[in-house]
Formats: sequence, C-alpha cells, structure tokens
Amino acid sequence: MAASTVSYVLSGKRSISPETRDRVQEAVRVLGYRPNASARALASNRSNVLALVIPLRAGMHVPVLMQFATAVVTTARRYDHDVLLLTADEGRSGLERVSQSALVDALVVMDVELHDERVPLLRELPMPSVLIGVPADTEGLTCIDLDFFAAAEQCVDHLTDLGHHSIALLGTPSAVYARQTGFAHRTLAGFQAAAERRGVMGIETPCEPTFDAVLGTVGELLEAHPGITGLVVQNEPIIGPLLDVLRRLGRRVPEDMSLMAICADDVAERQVPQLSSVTLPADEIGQQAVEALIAKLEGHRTSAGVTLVPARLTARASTCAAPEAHSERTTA
Amino acid sequence: MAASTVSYVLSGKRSISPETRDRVQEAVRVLGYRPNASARALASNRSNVLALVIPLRAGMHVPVLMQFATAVVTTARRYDHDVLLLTADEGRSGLERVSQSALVDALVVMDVELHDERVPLLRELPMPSVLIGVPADTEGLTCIDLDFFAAAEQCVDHLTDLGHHSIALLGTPSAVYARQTGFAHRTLAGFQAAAERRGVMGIETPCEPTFDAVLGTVGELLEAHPGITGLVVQNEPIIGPLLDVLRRLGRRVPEDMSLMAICADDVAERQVPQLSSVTLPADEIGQQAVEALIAKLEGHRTSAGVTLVPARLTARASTCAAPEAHSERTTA
DNA sequence: CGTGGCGGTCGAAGCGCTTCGACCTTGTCC
DNA sequence: GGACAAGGTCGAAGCGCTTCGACCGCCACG
Repeated sequence: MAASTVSYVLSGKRSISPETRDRVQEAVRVLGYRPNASARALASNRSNVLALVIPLRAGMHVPVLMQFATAVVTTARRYDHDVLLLTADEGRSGLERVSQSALVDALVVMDVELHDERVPLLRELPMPSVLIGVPADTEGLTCIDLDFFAAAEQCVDHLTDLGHHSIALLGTPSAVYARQTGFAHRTLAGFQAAAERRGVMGIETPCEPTFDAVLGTVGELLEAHPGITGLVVQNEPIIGPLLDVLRRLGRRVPEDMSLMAICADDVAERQVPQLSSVTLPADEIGQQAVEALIAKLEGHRTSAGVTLVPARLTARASTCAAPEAHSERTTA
Repeated sequence: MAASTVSYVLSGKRSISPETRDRVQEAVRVLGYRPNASARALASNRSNVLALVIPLRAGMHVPVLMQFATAVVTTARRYDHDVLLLTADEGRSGLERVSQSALVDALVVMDVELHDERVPLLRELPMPSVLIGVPADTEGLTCIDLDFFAAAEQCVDHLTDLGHHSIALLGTPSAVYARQTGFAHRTLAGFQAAAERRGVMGIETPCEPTFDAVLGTVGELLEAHPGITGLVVQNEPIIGPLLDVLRRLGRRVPEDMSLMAICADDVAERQVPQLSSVTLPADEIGQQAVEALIAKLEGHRTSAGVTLVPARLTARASTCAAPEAHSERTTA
C-alpha cells in the first residue's frame, strides 16, 4: 500500500477501488492517523486556513463583530478550513505577513472603511480575499454586506407610511463616522435620500454608547426638534439606555415615539416593547463571505464585485401611526 | 551563500559574522523574502501558532471574552506566534484535530467548567496547554484566572466594613451555574465563606441579562429581604439595567443601596455613579496565559499548577456606609 | 486470440525550510 | 612555526505529505 494511495483515498482526487478505500479508512480509524498539516500545506500549496481580520476599533459593538466571527469560523469549518485570528491593527503588516508566508490561503476582512488603507494592499496580494463591508472603490474586490442604504430607506419609508414626517437617525458613535466606516455612511446616505424622496424632515446625529450620552443627545435632539415622532437607531449598545431615556423624558414607545432599529433580530425581540427593525443578518453575511472565498479558492471565476444582502424589515411593537394621524383618526 | 546560513541568520541559532548577517538581512529586505510557514513548520516541527478555544456558551458575556481573546492575540504576536480561533463546540474533536495534525503548537482554553469534558483530553494531548479558568481537578494542568474567591470575599469585607449586614450576590445567569463554570462557582463560594466569617446575611441569586429579568429578580429579592443594603454583582450586562431598576424601585445608589461589581475597570468607571469594583484584568490574564504557554514551549520546567491573579478592590462612588450606621452617626 | 483503453495502484520527485555534522579559515598558544 | 580551538559557513539529509507519470492487469472489442 503506497502512501500515495492513502493520499488519494483521503483527498478523493483519484478513483480508488472500494476494497482499497475501505481498507485504508479502517487503518486510518484504527491507528488514529491524522495527516500533518504542515506537510500537507507544503506539498499541496494549500494551508486550509483562512485569516479573519477584526480590527477592534473604537465604537464598534463587540457582540456583533463576534457574531460575524462565529459565522465565519463555523462556515469555514464546514468547508474544512480553519481560521486564524488577526486583530489589533497589525493591519497592513499582518496581512502581508500571513499571506506572504503562505500561513493562510485567503482573507476575510471586517470593519472596512470607505478609504481603507488595507484595500490597495488586498488588490496586490496574490491571494483571494473577501471584505465584509464596502469601501468607496470596489474595483477588483469582492465585498459582501447588508444593504444599509436600503435598510435606512426602508426604515424611513415605514415611518413615513405611518404618518411620521419628522424623524431622526440616531447613529453610531462619531468615531465611526469620523473614520468613514462604510456601513455607517451608507445608512446615513440612505436615510437622507429617503427623507428627501418622501419629503419628510430627517435629522441625523451620532451617539456615544453611554447612558449619559444618550440622555444628552436625545434630550438636545428633542429640544431642538420637538416635532420628532420617529427614531431610527443604528447603534446596538444604546438601545437599552434609549428606551430608558425616552421613558424618563415621558415619551411612550410607540404612542409618542416610534422607534426602529437596524440590528440583529434577537436584539430587537429582547426589548420591551419589541422593536420594529431591519435585521442585521451577521450569520448569513459571514457565511456568504466564506462561501465566496471558497469559491474563489476553487478557481470558480464567479461573482467578484459587491453582494448586498437585501434589507428585511419586520414591524413589531415599537412603531405605530404618528400621534397627529392618530388623534385625527380618533377625533374623526 | 548557503540557504542554511540564511536560516541561521533569521533564527539566530548559530553565530554569524556581522558582515554576513548584514548582507543576508539586506538581501531579505530588498527581495521582500518571507519564509514559507508550512516549510518552516514541517522542518522545525513548530508551527508558531497557538489555538484559542472560545466556546460561545449561553450566558457568557461576549465583550469580556473578546477582551481575553485580544490580549491573547496581542501577546502571542509579541512572541512571534499567531492564533487559530476555535469556537462553536468543536470542543473535544476540534482540540484533537488541531493538535494531532500539528496545526498548532499549544492551546489556550477559555470558559472552563468545574468538570470540563475537555480537561481529560488536555492531559493526554502531546502538547502544552493553558486554561483561563480553573476546573475542579487541576492535576497536571496549568491554569490561570482571577482569584474569584478572594474577589467575592473582598466585596463582602468592604460592604461589611461599611456596616452592611445583609447583602446579596447578583450572579451570572443560571445557565452558567448549571454547567458549573469555574469562576461563577468560586465567586459564590467566596461570597458564602466571607458572609459566614463576618457573620452577615448573604443571599445569592442568579440573574438573566434582560431588563425584565433584572427587574423581576431584584424586585423579588428586595421583597423577600427588605433589609438588604449591599449588592455584589458578577454579571456585566445587567449592570446598566440594574442601576435603572434600583432607580425605579426608589433605591438610591449608594445612599440606600451600596453596589459592588466584579468587572473590568473601564466598565465600572463608565457607570453613573462609578462603581466600586474588584477588577477583572482580562488583559493581564490573557497575557500571562500566553507567557506561560511560551515558557512551556521553550521547555522551561516552570510553574505548572494554578496561578490566581490577586483580587484588587477599588472603592468608588457606589458604596457608602450602611443606612443604619449612617443614621446612627447623624443622630449621635 | 490479439490489441487498445481504462481504472486502479505505485514509486519517485519534490514542496521550502531546518539542522546536523563536516569543513575551512583565522587566531592563539606553546 | 606548528598544532589546536573556536568561530563561521556550507552541503546534504530529511520533515510528511501531494502529485505526476508510469505501470499493471482487466475487459471489450475487432
């Protein structure tokens, strides 16, 4: 029994007679044989490892990042790959290191800025990569993300349909805008476009993730624009505090203030009242990212370019008809 | 110039003349040469990769886990290692896979239960490992964790010193106790021991991380034991809601209710009022874990066994003398 | 019955490094 | 001045796999 035969049994790259295959598999089982990953990688020029780049930047909400990461790892395992974790602004040099040393076969890059310094590098590297997020110039890149523009539009449309004509976007911390993070910008653009299209007043403000900041931001917002009756939130950690702040300010949700969130469904459903939301399907996005990478690795000349996961809105208990509309109806 | 010479320059395992060294380094720089990781691993029997096992179990607070993970990655990089991410209860089989295939050199295992099924496996694996957390039987293991027993004791002592004699531990979600997670159990034990030693009444209750659960749990707690004036919280995500609940229940912090947390310092300082706390130094623990692993890899016959990071209490604005003591003092 | 083709197996040649022992040079000491 | 040691460098032998081309025996067809 030649070593090569065993190799072919394990990889399935050549046809093997059933008897031989069984004999090999039995022996593998009995001996508890595991191919040496380095030898395999050296000979085959494939490490079966993906790099996952998570820059832990200020203002990013960790549980969401972790949800992406988990989806990436889980999916990678399904395609027989492992995941190397890159963080902490090793940034460019980290990418160069792991790719040029052939430690990994491909890269998943998260938390992408509009003008991300890593993007030019990704174009040069002799290695497939997928971005979770969309930079300004997507030439030659494969990107996947939620369609945040549409997400914001749908929120505005939903509120406008309910009769609200003065609504605000309570966005991410300002640091996230400052560094021009893609998803925050696209949400903002969608919000503005939809507000204009529908002819409603749209105010935007960033918001830091502390109780006091929420209290201050929302307080000022409602003082400056008392007519606001609809809120769109893209900022998971402030959701809890926000509900408290509104309560404290005497605004009932949804009677006095309709509230929409762009967040994971379980987060929306965990609140009281349950929030109408556009879902952020981290699982789905992480999975698709890995699948796109695997396809690239297998040489499928498929779908480069940007894949935007369609926004899906679920109306729950935190939105209702605008107060004016409501009172009109009751007085009618 | 022999390849071996280059290898010796890069590894420093043999002395090289300064001229040769410079010449090699210059060439490496100019050519942008990077050693192939697989070839290196195959020849040297060292992959320079550590596995980090993060089972994302119910009730674990993700940001804290991520803080550990970041510390591990950062420290690993300082020792020229990378980190492979293992999650999603690949559990035992994942450990076997990466170690037997020599994908990694060593293992960091987080979120350890008292009777963790992975522990026997770790003893058998031909590969060093470090646990972040402490199981019941530590024979042959290297563990590192905060001294949660002492942490709880210090909280009780601090409150008792302030004159509180009826205090409660608001613990982790019950799922965490149910699976006998080490840190939760040791905190509980420390709390009970200290309460007994100091002769104060100590009540414990788990708490789920939702606003309603906090409201319910704390409501029932204070109804059943109205005399409680001190609270110890080991459950990061409920800290925000808890402050709101206490406000809603008309208990001022710290005047009516002293509050201690076991959590990261930045979390304690971000609250209003800032919380007296025993710090959970995830950075330090993650770093020490990696350093212990590296030491093992280098064959230092050092410190097996359990390393408990001493608990450090910082008094901030959320604790003060017990109401009775206070009134006694003011009436005196 | 002879021949061509094909499915199945094998041997050997690397993959790109590390490491060992050998070798050469130079300096040092008697 | 010669022998020896130490310091530097080199060549070759692997590390454990994958993969290529060759080979062998079998069946089907002419």
